[in-house]
Amino acid sequence: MEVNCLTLKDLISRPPRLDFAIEDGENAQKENIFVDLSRMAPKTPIKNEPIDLSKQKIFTPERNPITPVKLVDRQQVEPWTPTANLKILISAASPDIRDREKKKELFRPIENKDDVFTDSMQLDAVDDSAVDEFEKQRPSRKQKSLGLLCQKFLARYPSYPLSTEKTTISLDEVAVSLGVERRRIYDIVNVLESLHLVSRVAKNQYSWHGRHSLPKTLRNLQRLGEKQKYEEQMAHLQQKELNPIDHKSGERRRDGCPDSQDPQLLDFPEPDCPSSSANSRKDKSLKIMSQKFVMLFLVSKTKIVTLDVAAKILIEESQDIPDHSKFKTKVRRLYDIANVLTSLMLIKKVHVTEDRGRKPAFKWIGPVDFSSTGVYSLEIGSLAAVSRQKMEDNSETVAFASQNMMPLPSSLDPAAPLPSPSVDSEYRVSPLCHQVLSAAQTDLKALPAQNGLNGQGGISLASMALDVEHQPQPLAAAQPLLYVPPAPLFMLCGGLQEGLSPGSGSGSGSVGGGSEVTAAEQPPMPSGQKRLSKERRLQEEEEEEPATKRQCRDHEDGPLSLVMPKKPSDSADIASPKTSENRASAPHEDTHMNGQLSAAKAVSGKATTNGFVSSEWGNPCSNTEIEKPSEENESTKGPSPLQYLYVQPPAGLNGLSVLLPSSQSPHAVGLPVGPLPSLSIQYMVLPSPTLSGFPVLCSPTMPGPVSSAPSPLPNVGPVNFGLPGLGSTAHLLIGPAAMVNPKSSTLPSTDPQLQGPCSLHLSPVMSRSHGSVQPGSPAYGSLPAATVKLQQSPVPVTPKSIRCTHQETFFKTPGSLGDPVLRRKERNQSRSSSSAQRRLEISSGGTD
DNA sequence: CTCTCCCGCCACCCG
DNA sequence: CGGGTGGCGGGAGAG
Repeated sequence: MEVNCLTLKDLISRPPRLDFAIEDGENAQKENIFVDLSRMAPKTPIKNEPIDLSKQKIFTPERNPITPVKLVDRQQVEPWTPTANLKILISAASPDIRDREKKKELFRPIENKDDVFTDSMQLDAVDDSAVDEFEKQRPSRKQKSLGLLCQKFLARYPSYPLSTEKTTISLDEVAVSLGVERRRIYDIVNVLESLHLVSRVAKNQYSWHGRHSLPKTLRNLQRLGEKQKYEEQMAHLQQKELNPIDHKSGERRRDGCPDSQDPQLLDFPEPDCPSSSANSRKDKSLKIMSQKFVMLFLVSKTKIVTLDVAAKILIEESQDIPDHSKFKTKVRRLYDIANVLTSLMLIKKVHVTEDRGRKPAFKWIGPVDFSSTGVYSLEIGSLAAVSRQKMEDNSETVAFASQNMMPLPSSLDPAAPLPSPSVDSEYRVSPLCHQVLSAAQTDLKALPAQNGLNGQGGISLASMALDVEHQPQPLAAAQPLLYVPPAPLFMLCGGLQEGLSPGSGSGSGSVGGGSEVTAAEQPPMPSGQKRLSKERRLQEEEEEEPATKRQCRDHEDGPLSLVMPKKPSDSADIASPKTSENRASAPHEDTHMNGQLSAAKAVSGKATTNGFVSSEWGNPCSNTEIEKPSEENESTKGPSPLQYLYVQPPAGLNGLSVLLPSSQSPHAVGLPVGPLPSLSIQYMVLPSPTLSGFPVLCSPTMPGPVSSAPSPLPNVGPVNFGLPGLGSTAHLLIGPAAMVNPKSSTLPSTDPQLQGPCSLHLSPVMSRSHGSVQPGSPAYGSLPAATVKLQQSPVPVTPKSIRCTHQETFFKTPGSLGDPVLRRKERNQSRSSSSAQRRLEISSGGTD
């Protein structure tokens, strides 16, 4: 006892530690670090103990007077290997992760910090209460969240391990290194196993397969989901909700499938997983639930699944008698699963707004198309969005979320004018919308997408971008989906249109998009938007905060952005794929922050000057890449005429908007539009904010098909893109004027793509991060310029080469982005090489 | 208050 | 039987 007392005193007296605790910020790192060391040393490795410091605390002091820390908390301290620690740190370092943790804090340059930071927090608990408080606060629940934990877990392994090398995962080891109980790891592993990302090898051992087979797995799940008629079930349930009247019908699940099926799921042939066999036990739940949950998304037209519907379906399947009591439990489990899926960037949180209120839901942002092919198509049409305008009441908004998350808004800058905050965030769907959507969807279905996912192109993009799937997922291209434009779009629209609808918005905005738009224009966003943003947690949990991060991510991803070659017509398909690849690649490259940063900076300089948005990206890109110098940014040059279509941003890109050159567009170019929405288009990705400045036009473009007519939206711009129209969907065009392209214009003809991309650049992140740019940078606001130009010439460029694998990871580092695209192309190669890419850092860690 | 979801008890099973 | 797994739900953090 005494000892303890003494200890405490000592502690108190000792400045150092206290300080730590106290300080957070920057120092924190050091401190943290410091702390850790100390802890570690003294302590023995704890095993897992994660958190209970309490006990230890006491002791600790005794032992170490000096360092009271307890480590315990640290997550685990895990002494075992220094490496482990590094890994952890690395993980933490990953942008994503960080973001979460800090979210708001800007980036911290150092990644480690975060971890440290966290740790420290925990640690402190140790000592003093004061400290404790301190710590406690921060770490908080979020730090312990399954999503974050999952990200850390994922950061340890490459998304796409080289050839099949298999990495074995020791649950104990992971638990230790992540500082959590093994129980938590089970939760993660079970979900991953359901998607075949890992398989159980032996007792405590799992083998890591990575995402290589994910498309296949998803395809299988989709198929199963179709068999089971989940779609119908969902529809019924939704209807019920809407119209209680019908209820009953809904319930019955599909006929065909027996419950048993579930098990099957697991079985899919999975390449990798051998182990499957093992499922011993029951494969109950979590795995199966996870698969079913994923299936719901895959079969859903909207790609949005509300938890209550999912829970109901699961309950029905598993039990004959729907037991209400189970509902709550199911929902809990779904959250667990959703956290993991979110970490995988397969889904993101959104809210569906119904008449009655919001409902928690998740939107699929993963690859839409699993087809091997890979072409991605953008679905521009999809944009259809709904009119968001007033969603208010009914809100039409629909909002499906865009798939991707966009990053946020503001990410770039906080200041950013537009906050785009809302952007990503959530989307709400109104019931009405649903209906509408449904209808639309239906139509859409017709579209070719194999997989069905119709998802929004954006999504696909996103996915691509992100990484995830390396595989090219082809988006469903043609399919137009409806989707709501991401906020950014709206923004654009808004800006352009401004007048248009924005107003509406509100909330509605359908959420996302709408709001954004609005936001852009109007500062005020609807609360909803805010929420939205918040909500999304996933990406990193926090969506917002991390905006920066996100951006980063985006960027990275962003790179992907886009540029697609457009091909004039339809080639889209073909082309598209490429494009997509390109994008993907881009991201990869960048990955690295450093580079990016520098680039960014450079860029920023340039860009910034203008303030355009472009700066962010654009510059970077330019710099980096390709670009040619010539250009100028802003002014784009020639291209002025260019028009761009706005596409919702891919998931990875937060905050970035994707523009397709309209040039291609029929009008402009006269391209033929292809009949579908094809996509092959080049596109640029811009920070959303940037867009806002531009005028928006709607055109049918791409989708060609329609020639001119397009859709709907025109004017409305932001607001609605009619669903209906969707198919063809209108596209928004951005007025050339506005746009600028920085370099792009310059770009040599080479690839348009490149150019495009270049222009796009996304680098923003970096810049921002640096501060150079900063958020808010004027640029955006400024004008229009930003845009890139992509020029598009008609040429389609194909990126052929591009392939990218992008893998990426989500976790990418922040920076990257910008250039990515361009570079990417060129550099892709390199990138590829570095598979690690994504996580660079991580890789290190991860690799292991 | 509601939404999330962490935490860990304790049952199930395998070896 | 012991220990790995993992269902399950209380209860609390966050908003």
